Amino acid sequence: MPSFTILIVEDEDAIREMLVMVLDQSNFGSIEATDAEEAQKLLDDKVPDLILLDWMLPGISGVEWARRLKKEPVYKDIPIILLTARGEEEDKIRGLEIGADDYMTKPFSPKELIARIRAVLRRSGKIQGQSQIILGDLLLDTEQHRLTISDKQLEVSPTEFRLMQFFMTHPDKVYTRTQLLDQVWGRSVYIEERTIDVHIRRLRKILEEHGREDLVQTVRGFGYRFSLQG
Amino acid sequence: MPSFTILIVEDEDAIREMLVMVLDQSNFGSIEATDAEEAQKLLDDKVPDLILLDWMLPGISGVEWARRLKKEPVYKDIPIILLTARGEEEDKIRGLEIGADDYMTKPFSPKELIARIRAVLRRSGKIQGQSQIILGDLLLDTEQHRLTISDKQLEVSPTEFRLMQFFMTHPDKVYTRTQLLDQVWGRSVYIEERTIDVHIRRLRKILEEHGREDLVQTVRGFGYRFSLQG
DNA sequence: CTCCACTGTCACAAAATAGTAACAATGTCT
DNA sequence: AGACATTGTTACTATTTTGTGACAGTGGAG
Repeated sequence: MPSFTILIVEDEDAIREMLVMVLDQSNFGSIEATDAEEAQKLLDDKVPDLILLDWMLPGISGVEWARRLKKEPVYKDIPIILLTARGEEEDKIRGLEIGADDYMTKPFSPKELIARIRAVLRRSGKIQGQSQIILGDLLLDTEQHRLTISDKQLEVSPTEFRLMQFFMTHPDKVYTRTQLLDQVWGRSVYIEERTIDVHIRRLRKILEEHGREDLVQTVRGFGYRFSLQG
Repeated sequence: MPSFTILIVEDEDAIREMLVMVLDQSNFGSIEATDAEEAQKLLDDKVPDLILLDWMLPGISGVEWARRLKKEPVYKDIPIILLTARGEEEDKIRGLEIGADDYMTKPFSPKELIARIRAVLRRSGKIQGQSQIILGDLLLDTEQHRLTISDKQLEVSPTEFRLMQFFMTHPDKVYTRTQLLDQVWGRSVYIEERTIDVHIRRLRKILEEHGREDLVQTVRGFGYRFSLQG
């Protein structure tokens, strides 16, 4: 169900794994290559929606490969984000010159990375699809900011919407109240855990009014789970 | 439920955020500090289950702080994983000398990090392994917090779930009531041993309702055993 | 066979946890 | 400013979970 595929070209295992994980958590799919040759082969199979490209690569350098890509009509529209080590500032400029859409300096904050990926995808017009999360007959559209059950619209408050958004992107997994607060409200604010209960209750009420009883499930002693199957 | 709290002491924002995220995805809670002083304060509030400690810190160095901790009876048992930049090889040795339990070189693979954390936690106490434990047609999923027999869900209480979790990770072996109390309830609480019997009974009842009679076996004079073969 | 430690089962009370409604504070829109 | 929606908090209630004592059943040692 990850609707975007991102090609990671990075020779260092640790960083590549880290990237896969960060992407995965935001529901991006990924394919991996350790050098330009390998990456090139993967392109035959599937054209990714974005490329995360390490500047320093064994063999053909990242920038060199990017330059070639940008010349080929089939690939030239794939946005590229360059990954550079700290202190390679001048590379950024050259990188952007040859057509990279953004760059990130290692080590990077996961939030920032995701934000930049989203920004680049949006800029290149790819992101309309991603704004929709579909789960059974539930549809949550972040762009239109709408939540519908079989095309009937639900009236939810902002917080309920965010809660629903989190649930729908992380179904079938139990989250403690603390985790929900972190994820939906943000790490910085302090809010009573019991407040979650109240919001859950409000959400349930709305869902029930539309005939869905069992979507938000209580796991006593742990927290809550959102799942289509009871 | 053994949800763990990990104290991260790391001054670089990007790396700290990354750590928080990686931990979160594996259901570890985290508290954060940017230097030793701040970390020390956090200890007053809550003693974490493990500390991820950057070697290089502004003010008191990581190792220096670790050394002090290891001298204090209250804190000396908290396992510490040192984070070092590449090329600080000699630090590792010193770090392990002063009592760190493991070290990781930045940048690190999330899988490896989680694996090491698990390993250290396992070494220094108790922790359960993967999120899914499969035994015959039994499936226990800690992530979803679900227990199923051939896809039919069992309704178990938190304690029953933990008991089941322990049994399924330690099948075919007899455990005394004391051992079960230690493992499932925790070393600290004092509870009558006969209480186990009652919980066993409750568990058996639920299992029987789903047609499994012989899973939890009594070993007279010793304790209980969980096994698929009668 | 008889005794007795050991175990299974039940009922009850205490404790923990979650659901709910009401309220107050805050922000937003007209 | 006034009306309204939103949100967090609290107090109260309902429900579930848990520990314990009591008692009966069981099986093995002698």
